[in-house]
Amino acid sequence: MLQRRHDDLVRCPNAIDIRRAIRNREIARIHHPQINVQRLPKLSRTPRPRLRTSLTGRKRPTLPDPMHALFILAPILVQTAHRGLVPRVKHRHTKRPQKITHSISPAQFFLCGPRRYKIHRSRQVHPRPPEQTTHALHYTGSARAGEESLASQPPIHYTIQPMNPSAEQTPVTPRSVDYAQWYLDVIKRAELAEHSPVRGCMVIRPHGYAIWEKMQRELDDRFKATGHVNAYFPMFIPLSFLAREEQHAAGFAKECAVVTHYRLKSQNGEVVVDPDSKLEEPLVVRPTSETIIWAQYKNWIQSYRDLPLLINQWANVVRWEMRTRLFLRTTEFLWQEGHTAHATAEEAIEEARRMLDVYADFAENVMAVPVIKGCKTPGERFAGAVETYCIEGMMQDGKALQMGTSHYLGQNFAKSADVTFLNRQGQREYVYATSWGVSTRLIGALIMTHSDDNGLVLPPKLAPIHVVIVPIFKTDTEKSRTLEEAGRVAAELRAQGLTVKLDDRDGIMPGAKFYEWEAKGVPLRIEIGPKDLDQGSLCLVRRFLIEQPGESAADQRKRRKQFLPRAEALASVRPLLETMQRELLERARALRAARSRIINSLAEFEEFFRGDTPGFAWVHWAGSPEQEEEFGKRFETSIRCIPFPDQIPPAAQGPGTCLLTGQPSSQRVLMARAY
RNA sequence: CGGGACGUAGCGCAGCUUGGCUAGCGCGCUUGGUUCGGGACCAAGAGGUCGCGGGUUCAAAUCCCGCCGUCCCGACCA
Repeated sequence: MLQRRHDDLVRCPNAIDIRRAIRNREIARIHHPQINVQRLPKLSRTPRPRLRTSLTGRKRPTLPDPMHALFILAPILVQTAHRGLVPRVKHRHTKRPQKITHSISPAQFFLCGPRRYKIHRSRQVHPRPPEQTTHALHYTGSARAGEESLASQPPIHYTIQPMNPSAEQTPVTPRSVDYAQWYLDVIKRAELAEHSPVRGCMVIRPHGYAIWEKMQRELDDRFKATGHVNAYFPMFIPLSFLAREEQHAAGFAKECAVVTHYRLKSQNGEVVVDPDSKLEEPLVVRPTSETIIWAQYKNWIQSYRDLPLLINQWANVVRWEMRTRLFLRTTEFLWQEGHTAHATAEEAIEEARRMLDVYADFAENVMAVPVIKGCKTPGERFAGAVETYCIEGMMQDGKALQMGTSHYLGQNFAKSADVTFLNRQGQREYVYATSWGVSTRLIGALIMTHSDDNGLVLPPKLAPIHVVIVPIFKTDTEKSRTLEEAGRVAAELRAQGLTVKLDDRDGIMPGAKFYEWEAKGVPLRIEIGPKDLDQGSLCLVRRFLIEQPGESAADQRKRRKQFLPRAEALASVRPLLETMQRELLERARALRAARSRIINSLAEFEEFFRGDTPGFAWVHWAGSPEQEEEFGKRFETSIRCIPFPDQIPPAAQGPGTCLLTGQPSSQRVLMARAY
């Protein structure tokens, strides 16, 4: 038996799967309660003679390193385990396989169950300082006591890494460990986007873009339904245009990309900017399009009969941000910007409010993200706006995210672009304006509101794929039968207007497919295997459930899965999707409620935001803008909005006194940390 | 722009302190076989200007200098 083991090991000279290598000795079953501990000493003795001969015999130089490692470590493993030092160890979830930041004993890595590790001999002779061992654990062979043959040997260090990290290749860091990293991991695993070679810019991958397309469709339909039409304006804005509206220009001055030349040339084999091609007037890459659009509106508007002018454009814009995060804040992003012109202030304000309602409706009914509508404080107002309205959502970590804004611009842009009209009374008057926009940031909101430690969770209304079908089979005949049935099921679901993906890829285990589609947020999975063919059933698995307290991950997995008679299963897909859409909103509402507090004192405020579960604070505020800024810096919070009265929870209604100054305040505002 | 870290195969990383074997490992990829109801295994392969430039040396991924780039933490902002 030992010989066989030896041969096994030699055949894979570069890495050893310890569990496999010693599986037959039952060491791997140590963590099972029924293991007979009495057998362990015997087992632990077995490798020793081998070790000695290996080290002293002439075969030693050719002995594969990992094998060497195994035979040195095996006794330690067994002994440690035998002494009961580490009876049962669960693998702690780490970000990357190599980055095991906590100390792990040989017995730990050996016993950690489904994951395997390789031992890799390091050329390194000296131990590293502890802080440098974060990516790998080095273990000294000489640590083994009482082995004379090793005493004269120089210490040998081993790098211990998880083996077969296919399971961990792109793991999702749990939210509880590092929320920011979790967010990035979800994006990566779901293949939504990635960093591009250009700093601060992202590549939106097909799956991420498909979500954006769904959002576009929903929003565009709503814009059309409220009388808007689409148009397109150029990406380049002459510098002088931007400068026309003073506040606006000042607001964006620090984050503009500027085009100054229009030609390149070859110079000494290098491509360089041709200095002779300098533009007379630099062009600003639009950070937003008010100025260039209003320059055009001047030609389009003469009379009240031309109003209202209701135009939207889908475009990209560039804002040169210092720090960026995928989807939430990137240098270039995709968005939609509506720009409307009206004859009266009332009408324009009504338009701005109407579009905010459209956004809120979209957020809640399509994205399943509850939002609070309100006004921005003057300090947070859009540069050049008279009033900025916004919708604010709460992410799972309790931080607020501005998900859309709508501005009443008054006559500011009409004045700067000199856009006037003759009203019914024949008087010349400046036009009243609005603008409003939402961006790919919404995808960030979607991720941070619903997703979990398994990856993306999508509301069915925005899922590019509603149902994924995974066929399961052993033999060729089973394969053709299941695929045939899967094709039929797919066709029937498509006939219901659903988007269905049949994952018939070869050579990938069904389990791997399950994980992949879960990470991508597909709401429903149908498994079709031989059992189903025989019984006329289908296995329906939903992406998420409302968590029940005390429920384990395994229990939840079980509860997500149901075998149903074929017809019943097919009929239940649509209702199930609708249920899930509803439950996502409910769950998000419940989280927001749990993380919202009515706060009346400074001490309470401080305690709320110092604690583990900060969120939305409903407070009375009557401070000055300077106090607002200082207060915000002190607690890293900001006034997210001055909510519309109907947005304030009943218990928080009514006047009170400012928690900082004690001045009277007519209503509460929403304070939170924000993205 | 200030502080910190990093740059080695498509991805994740070892190797560098103390220069020298043919630059390795895992994943992924290719081919063949066995598998398949929660991340399969075996075998054989393909894949690298070690960020760029210069210097020291018989010899540089490793030491020195310069540059470029990326990420993180601040100031700024949606």
